[in-house]
Amino acid sequence: MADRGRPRSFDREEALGRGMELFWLKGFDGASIAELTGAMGIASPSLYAAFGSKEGLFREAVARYLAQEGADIWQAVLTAGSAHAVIERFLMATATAFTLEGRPTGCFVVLSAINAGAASAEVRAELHAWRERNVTGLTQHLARGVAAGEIAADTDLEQVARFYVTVQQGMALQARDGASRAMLEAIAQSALAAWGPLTAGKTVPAGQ
Amino acid sequence: MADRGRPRSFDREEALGRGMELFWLKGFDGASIAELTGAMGIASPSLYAAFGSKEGLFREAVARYLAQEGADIWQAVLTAGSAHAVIERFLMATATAFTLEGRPTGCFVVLSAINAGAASAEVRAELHAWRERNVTGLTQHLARGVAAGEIAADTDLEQVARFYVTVQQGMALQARDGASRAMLEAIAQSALAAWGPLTAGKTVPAGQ
DNA sequence: TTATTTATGTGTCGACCGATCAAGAAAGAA
DNA sequence: TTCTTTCTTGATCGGTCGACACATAAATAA
Repeated sequence: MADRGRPRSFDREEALGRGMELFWLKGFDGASIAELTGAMGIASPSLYAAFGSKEGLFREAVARYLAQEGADIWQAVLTAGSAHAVIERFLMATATAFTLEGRPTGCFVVLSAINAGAASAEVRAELHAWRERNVTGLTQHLARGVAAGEIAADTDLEQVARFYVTVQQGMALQARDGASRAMLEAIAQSALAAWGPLTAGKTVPAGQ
Repeated sequence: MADRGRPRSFDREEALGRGMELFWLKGFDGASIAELTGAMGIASPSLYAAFGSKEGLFREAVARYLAQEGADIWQAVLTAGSAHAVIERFLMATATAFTLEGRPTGCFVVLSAINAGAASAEVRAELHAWRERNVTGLTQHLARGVAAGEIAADTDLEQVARFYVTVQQGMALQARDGASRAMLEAIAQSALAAWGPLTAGKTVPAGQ
């Protein structure tokens, strides 16, 4: 990495942050180069010199999002003292992260490249993998709850994890539709009401 | 409506169906006029003569979707014999509708115009209203469950309804991510596990 | 037939898309 | 200073976007 030549006149990290927020708000296709350069305060050749392409910028935006908002959620999960608390913190931290002031609502990973054809197949596969990682991540935490006798041994952990990730994804859409943090927390509490039946064992969770 | 002049050479309803499926699959922005006319088997002037504009076609596609797939779900709900069955049929019919063979997965109303800037503000507001109507619709059905003594009187019905609609919207994303009907049904069953605690009254649903 | 009306196929409009080129500016290396 | 390297600015590339003009074809009305 040469340190010769004219130095960059803008803060790369800050520009990336602005770009991430625009992708977050409008999605990959919805954010045009003209809008991105406007939000980032640079001209397009500078964007291409620094990030290679629109897709390159988007990839870095994904990484940035995961390192920031994503880390907040999993950090909250890590300090949970029980399997139930893992799910509770996962959903509560989600409610907070999806309604931060001054940031787009909902989840970048869920909302920014939904429709086929948006972004490249590679990028969409990458985002898909990150969504699935939420399921595997929660499943691993739940496994410790089984070892601790907190969850019945015959519980389908991945199924439970997938249910709560599905609720989280629904919360992303609710947030994008204007739901407040309090509304998301109420949804989270409703989902947590299923915890007992879901983890109590053989007597199949039946509701009524 | 004049019946003079050269008659239309294509089936308007069938063309609308093809257009609806493309919007469903790729979203409003993602489906270009070129792709639409290709899928519909007509040239662009015919599209504009028959539907006015891309947005006009999209509006009719929304109506068509609601009248078809949407009606299937609410038809299933109408024949439910209890409030619990209302939610169960709502989610089970959703699992079926979101994974029909030969059709796009997930929900047109949820997936086709997510990001800001896609479609016009009017169309997005209209879709938003349809999503909210799911909440009010379920709430009304739940009210009968209270009258029947099936649901505790102090239950926040709209909250319960919103929770299950959130699950449904999460299922739309799971379906778009490749979830099978069986997987969606399992998610639905997990959500139904919350029914007892959610409707049992004062003793707040707490999970653990 | 002739006139009128409507739909179709071909071609194309201005606007915007993502991406670059070329020329000048600002740094270190010699 | 001069050379080399890198970034910035302004202009612009070919392609695609949604939408439409125009001429022609196919129907009814007179």
